Amino acid sequence: MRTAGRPTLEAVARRAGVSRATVSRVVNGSTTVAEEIREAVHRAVAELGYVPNLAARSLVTQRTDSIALVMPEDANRVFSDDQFFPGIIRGVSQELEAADKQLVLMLAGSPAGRERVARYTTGRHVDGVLFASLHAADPLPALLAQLGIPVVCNGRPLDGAGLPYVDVDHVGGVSRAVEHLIGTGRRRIATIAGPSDMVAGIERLAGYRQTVAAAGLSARVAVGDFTRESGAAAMRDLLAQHPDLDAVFVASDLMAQAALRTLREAGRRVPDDVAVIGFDDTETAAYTEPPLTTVRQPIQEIGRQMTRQLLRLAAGGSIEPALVLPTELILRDSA
Amino acid sequence: MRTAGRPTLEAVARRAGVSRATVSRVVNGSTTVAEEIREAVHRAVAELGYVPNLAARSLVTQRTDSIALVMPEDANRVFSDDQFFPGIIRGVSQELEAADKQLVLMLAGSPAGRERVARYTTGRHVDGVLFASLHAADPLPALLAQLGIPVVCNGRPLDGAGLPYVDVDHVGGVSRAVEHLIGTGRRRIATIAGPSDMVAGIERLAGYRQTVAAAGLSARVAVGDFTRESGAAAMRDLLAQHPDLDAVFVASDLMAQAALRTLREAGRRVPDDVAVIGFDDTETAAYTEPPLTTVRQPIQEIGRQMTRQLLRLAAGGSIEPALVLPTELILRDSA
DNA sequence: TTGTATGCGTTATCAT
DNA sequence: ATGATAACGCATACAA
Repeated sequence: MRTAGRPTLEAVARRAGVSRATVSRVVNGSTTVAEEIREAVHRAVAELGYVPNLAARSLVTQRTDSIALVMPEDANRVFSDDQFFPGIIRGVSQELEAADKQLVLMLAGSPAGRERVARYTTGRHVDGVLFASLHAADPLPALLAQLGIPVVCNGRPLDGAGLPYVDVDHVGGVSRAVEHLIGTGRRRIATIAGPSDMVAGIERLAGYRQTVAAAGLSARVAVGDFTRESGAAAMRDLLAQHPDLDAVFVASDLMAQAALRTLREAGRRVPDDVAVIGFDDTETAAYTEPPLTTVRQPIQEIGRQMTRQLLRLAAGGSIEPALVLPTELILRDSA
Repeated sequence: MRTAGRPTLEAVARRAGVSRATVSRVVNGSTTVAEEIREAVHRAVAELGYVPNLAARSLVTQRTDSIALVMPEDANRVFSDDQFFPGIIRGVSQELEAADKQLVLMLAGSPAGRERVARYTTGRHVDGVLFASLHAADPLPALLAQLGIPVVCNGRPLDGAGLPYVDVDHVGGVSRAVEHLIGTGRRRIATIAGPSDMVAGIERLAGYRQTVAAAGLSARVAVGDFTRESGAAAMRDLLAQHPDLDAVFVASDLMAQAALRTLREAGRRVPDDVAVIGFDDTETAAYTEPPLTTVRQPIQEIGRQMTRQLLRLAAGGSIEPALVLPTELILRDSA
């Protein structure tokens, strides 16, 4: 049996000729250690290549210094090629890195996956949980909050639970988009909405409805699920139901890209015959044919803000229950 | 000071009227426990809502039941909207879920980030490490391997270290693409290569070079970094340097999408004047104008296989040093 | 300022 | 088959 494992606090202490407690102090940056001794310890640490055992530390501190980011695996949106998923992760990572915490990624698509996430998070194996892109009314966030585990969601939780969340101004962005269409003379404005069990889908549709209503126009709605395929199908439906439409607001760039192609195949010119506006401003938007006018949302910033809020919560602080980030209309050639 | 923390093994033991050891056995599925007692324990566990403390377990078992996936944060490729990054993650997650292990995601873009990754992984806070999309000769993988920490890379490590890796058949895929161009009468075939410090960039360029050489054609090379922007710039260079080109193999779909646009802006028709073939077969490929002929690589499968290999390694097993997955030419309209 | 002693919640070894 | 008991590596209250 090799005792040749990695060096422990004990080993460093022996080497530096001090006690474990002192080494622990130095390692954790306590200021009440004599300069001389501190240096000796640092030297010993370097020589031995000592790295603290996180499990041991966690056992006594009751903290894990890691947080979980939960995403619904089956959301096509999450794994299609818009930047939503990577953007969120990147934002979260940046903030976490600054706080020297680890990111545990959990995909909760299948029932089994959801079960796993529930076990893991309720078991307090992380200091807090971030939920991205919730579907329907997921009971887990509220449950965790009840257990006293810090939770922050992306998008207002649909079950009305008073959980803290970070989201963008969907309605404002969509309004500006639709108003732009109206302002450029469009009157028969349709929409391809997102799924009705996701906040983003609901809010963007609401923004569309209230803006066309305010202008005295009638609504023409087809529903997709944020994927290109669904966008193409919805566009075909729309053309069949309302062949006279002269504009369409599409709730995601991916669906808009597909709609563009469907319109082209149907012989409609964009924007001459039909104006198209998307939502997201993913990189693709600038490369569609024609380049897509769209509503930009600061995805990465969502991740960052969610993380900041969570860390504040985990540190025992209090936060604002909701944080709404601005959206912006990006004008290109499609409308 | 509240002792109201979560229930421990001890609490369950008291409730079930047995010893801690027995509860531990039941929880870990030992078969040497009387049926009656086992049930009593299970009941107690359920009633108390007991969940094992992973830190404590990890402290004694010397395992963490989690593995790290390291990605170079600054690689534009990783965070642009091709599915590479999400695809790898998804594949890794699936396999990890099956093995009931956690995924710790680490972005190692900045020097500070790389430092963090090194500390964390060498500190054995994970049971193994997956490296995705390595840049240049990163010393970390080899270092970890030397420390006896299981490591699997995506793509053959450039420093020639004999580390196990999983990759796709770049050369084979590119050869088929270029041969297709030749077979359809193209003779002035250029390429937009990927970065020369990444395996994918190097291999795909090699595949191009050897195939055109074998056909007695001359090479025309421009270099990009897998991003759209770089693709557009490279395409402009190519048109300036070799205005007579009649085909271009582009090392990523993103760059190809930009090249398509650049060609269109330059008044070249695709595929009539210039044939274009990409690499990746991301979702976008089917929606470009015209739809992109491209080389498909099984991204998600890379993630799965890497994970399988790593778990095998972590379990003390041995694995093949290299696993090369097949690529496939997908014919659409651009070539 | 430094050292001693204790406990965090598990698993595993050894008796029984 | 079950129960004591000893680690695992660390942070911290308390003593010095």
